[in-house]
Amino acid sequence: MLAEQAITTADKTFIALRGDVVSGAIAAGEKLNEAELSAKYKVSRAIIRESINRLEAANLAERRANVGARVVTLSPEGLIQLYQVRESLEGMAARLAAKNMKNDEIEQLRSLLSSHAHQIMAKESYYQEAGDVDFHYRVVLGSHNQHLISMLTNNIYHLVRMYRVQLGMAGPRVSTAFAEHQHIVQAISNRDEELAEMLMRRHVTYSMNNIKSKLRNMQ
Amino acid sequence: MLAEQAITTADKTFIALRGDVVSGAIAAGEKLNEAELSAKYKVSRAIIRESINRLEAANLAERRANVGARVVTLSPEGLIQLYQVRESLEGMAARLAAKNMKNDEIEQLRSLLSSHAHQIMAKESYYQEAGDVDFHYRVVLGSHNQHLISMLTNNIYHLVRMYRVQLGMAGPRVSTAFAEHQHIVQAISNRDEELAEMLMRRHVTYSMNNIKSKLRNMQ
DNA sequence: TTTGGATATATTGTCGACAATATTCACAGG
DNA sequence: CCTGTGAATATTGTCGACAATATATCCAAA
Repeated sequence: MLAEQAITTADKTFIALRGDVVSGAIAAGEKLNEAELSAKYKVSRAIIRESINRLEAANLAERRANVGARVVTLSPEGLIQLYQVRESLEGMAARLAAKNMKNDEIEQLRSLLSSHAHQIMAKESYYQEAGDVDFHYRVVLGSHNQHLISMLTNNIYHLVRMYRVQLGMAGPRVSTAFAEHQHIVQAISNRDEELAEMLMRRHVTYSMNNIKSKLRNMQ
Repeated sequence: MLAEQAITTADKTFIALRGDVVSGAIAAGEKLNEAELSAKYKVSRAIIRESINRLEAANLAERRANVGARVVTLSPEGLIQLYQVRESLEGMAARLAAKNMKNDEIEQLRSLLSSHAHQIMAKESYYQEAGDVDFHYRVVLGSHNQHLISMLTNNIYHLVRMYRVQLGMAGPRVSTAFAEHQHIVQAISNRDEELAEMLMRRHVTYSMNNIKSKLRNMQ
């Protein structure tokens, strides 16, 4: 995972606030009172305002003029729409990765997968979600497309994580997902753009269907 | 086109600043000095800072901590990457439009196209780019996917427009693009998601190739 | 002349106060 | 008891000032 280096206190505050939102420490739908947060994080209101603006840009909060901001409310419909965008963008990322990744990048991706294989066999299951994140992140970087990278890492992924954390579903369907990862890497390695995109899109779709069925079982 | 209703002065300032950046009144690569802009737009630096932050979120400016922000620099490579994202997102939008648009929405889209046909026959060529924007915008709205709509209208389209305006290429390849629009609407009307996505992706790709060839001819 | 460092300047980052708007509460009239 | 109106309160929007950082300038030493 990328180590975001926070330079200014505004950066640090934003990252802290985003963490609290994603983890649910600040609940979905909750009001973001500027004075309150200012006291909580021990920074001025200006910093809090900037952080809230960035939350809004990341689709994690919604602000109404002269009224205030709230953490976004999670819904099954929102999850579906999010995964539709993710399918589209990550599909393109896989296509571009097949086109643009250097051979040594692909080699690193392979070794990442094999280390995951060992972890799975050793039943170190707590590493699974991190592994999944790592894999997708590596492919997205492999696209060498700055817009794609920025959209996925700064927006989509945090929102995806907020859904997963708050709906209480960690690291699902490990073994099948792992096989899908292998097929994707194979397509990238073969420079088969068409197949890489198709496999990634299906992989994302399967993942969404898995979450949807879990949602149904919870009710 | 959506009438963005600016409530606060920060909103108005952001929209004005964004307009100046997209139109080239503030040149690509130019430094965004906060004090200067504060005087120019007659608002406090806080407002300017917020506007610059929003420009950055819209990928129209880049900020470095303690150094300042600059308007993004346009490059052929950047244009290509932008259109790759656009292809991906608008393709998905067309697919979802085929799935989700109401019958009366489709009817409105049809009548929009026929009015364009009349304008083209009447050689009202200055309406062409606006027409193209209208069409794409309508399809994106038809996806009924808030994330897609937000990403395209708040980010991608302004950047696309900046490229077009600053590279001096207005409303290209009208007649062929119009035929492509018709085919897309037909696919949406037939509820053929697969075809709608494919046609839109090709349409965007053709459009990019057209721009690229113009770029080559200019040098 | 060039280079290195210290000082001066310019620019961004952060803060607290005031203004404008929205919300809440009390009270009067029906 | 309900409803509407106006005052009181809370919250967001905007501003100018000060602090921290980066950049430019100048001078001295090689």
